[in-house]
Amino acid sequence: MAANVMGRRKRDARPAGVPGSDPSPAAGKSREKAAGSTMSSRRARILEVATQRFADLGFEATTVRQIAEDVSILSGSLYHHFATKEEMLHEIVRDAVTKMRDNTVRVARAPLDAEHRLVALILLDLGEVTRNQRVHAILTNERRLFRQKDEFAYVVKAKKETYQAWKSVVQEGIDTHLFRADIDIFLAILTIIRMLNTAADWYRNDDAYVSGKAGVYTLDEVIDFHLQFILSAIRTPARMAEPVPREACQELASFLDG
Amino acid sequence: MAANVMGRRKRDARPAGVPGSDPSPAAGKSREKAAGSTMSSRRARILEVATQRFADLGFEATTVRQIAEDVSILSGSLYHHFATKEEMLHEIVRDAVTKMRDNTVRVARAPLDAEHRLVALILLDLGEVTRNQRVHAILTNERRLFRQKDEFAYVVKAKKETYQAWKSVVQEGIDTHLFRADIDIFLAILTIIRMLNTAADWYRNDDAYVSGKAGVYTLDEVIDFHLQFILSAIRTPARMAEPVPREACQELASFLDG
DNA sequence: GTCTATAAAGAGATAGAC
DNA sequence: GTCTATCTCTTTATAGAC
Repeated sequence: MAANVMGRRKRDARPAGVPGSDPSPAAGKSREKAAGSTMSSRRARILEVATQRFADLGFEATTVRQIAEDVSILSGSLYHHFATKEEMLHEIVRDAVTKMRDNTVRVARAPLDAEHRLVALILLDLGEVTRNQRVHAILTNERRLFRQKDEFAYVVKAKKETYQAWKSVVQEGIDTHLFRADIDIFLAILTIIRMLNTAADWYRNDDAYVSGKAGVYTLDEVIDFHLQFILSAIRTPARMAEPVPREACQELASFLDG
Repeated sequence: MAANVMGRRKRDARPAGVPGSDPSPAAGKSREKAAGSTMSSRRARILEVATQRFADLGFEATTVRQIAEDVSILSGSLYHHFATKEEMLHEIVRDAVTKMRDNTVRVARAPLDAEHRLVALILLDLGEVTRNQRVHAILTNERRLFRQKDEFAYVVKAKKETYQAWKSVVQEGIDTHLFRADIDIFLAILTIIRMLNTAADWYRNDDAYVSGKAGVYTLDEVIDFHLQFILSAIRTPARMAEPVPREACQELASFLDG
């Protein structure tokens, strides 16, 4: 029912640009993710429940009153911690999307052949979307909002840069004859990234569709599946039987959390 | 028609109507899909713009006023045609999801080997999500809503039955040694279906991420890409070089619109 | 079948007491 | 830092004139 809920009084509303500063509270220290530790724990707790609500119900469908109830305060009190509901969303997604971009670019530039870097990218991506599942579900599900609101342009930009890094790796793999030359690189990139980015959310929510069993997989299993699936699809036929160089890439992908 | 673009359908001057029929508007007679048969063209027009809005902005973010404006009436007048906003959503998705289920089950039971049926399913799915792009974007993007509201249980049910049909085909492919036995069938099904169902929406919206070029593909190209991608991933190594039996399956997949 | 007008509820956000 | 109380606006939906 809450629809165009935002944009009430545009008078203040904090255009927020790319909000990079901690406004309200005694600025304990830098901010962190939803589960942050060095943030005023009240603020952190609010972002935690907001993340859960946004992931489960969607940003629009979540009301500030729900969030407030979850942390046992009244809705008005939330505004001591955040200027707007949208600011909460910024706090939730900003670090995740930029960190992902930074790590992706770093891995994409590593001095290894393209297949090793691609494997490292897959490890990196799946590790992150699994570890930070709800935030990436939000990034996926609210992508139209990010595209429409100028204040979230940095999200679109970071995603685009991430995609470009992937593309450079796949392109080099084709150029060096590791990957098949007859695949459409544009479709391949889009398909692979979409596959990975939506993985965590869909596995969590859609298992009931396919089978009664709760889709419980270890991260290792999910990684192995995707590595094989993707490499099978893009490797040149001659290289199809080669082992998946997972261990060699594990380290490269794991200096996250930078 | 057929074999045309996935990308760039921006804002049609024309409503981009429902495919298939070129209605010769006899006086007060039926037209379009959805809802039985005798739909007033007014009603059809409303559903058309509602579909576009729901696909572009999301169901929650779309207001009845926007829909009313698009058809140049006032919001109150909409309620002469529909009892609630939700009823519009029902009208939009019901036929699409059940028709997809019916066609999928029918193809899955065809008297062919598993690979031919899988190819036919891919043709069927991509054809439908391309032809009926916005509706399937809604089915994907609003899936949490469908899961949460009991009135939409039939959507979840139809999707589940669709997925089960896919699963039976993949399972039989494994049993008959056409597909590799070492893939996780649950992950494979989820990944393949997700890949196809989200294809149209993502290609339409995300092309700007990856490249400047407008991602204009013919349906044929998109189909070929996915056929090769998926078959490469699940075929047994021994069968990897075999041609993709596309033509043989084309007919099976095309008695849609049942 | 559409309009005018508005009800009823709910949304995000604010002000000031404590 | 939270509560009380409320403002303002928007939303879905309704009633009745034409």
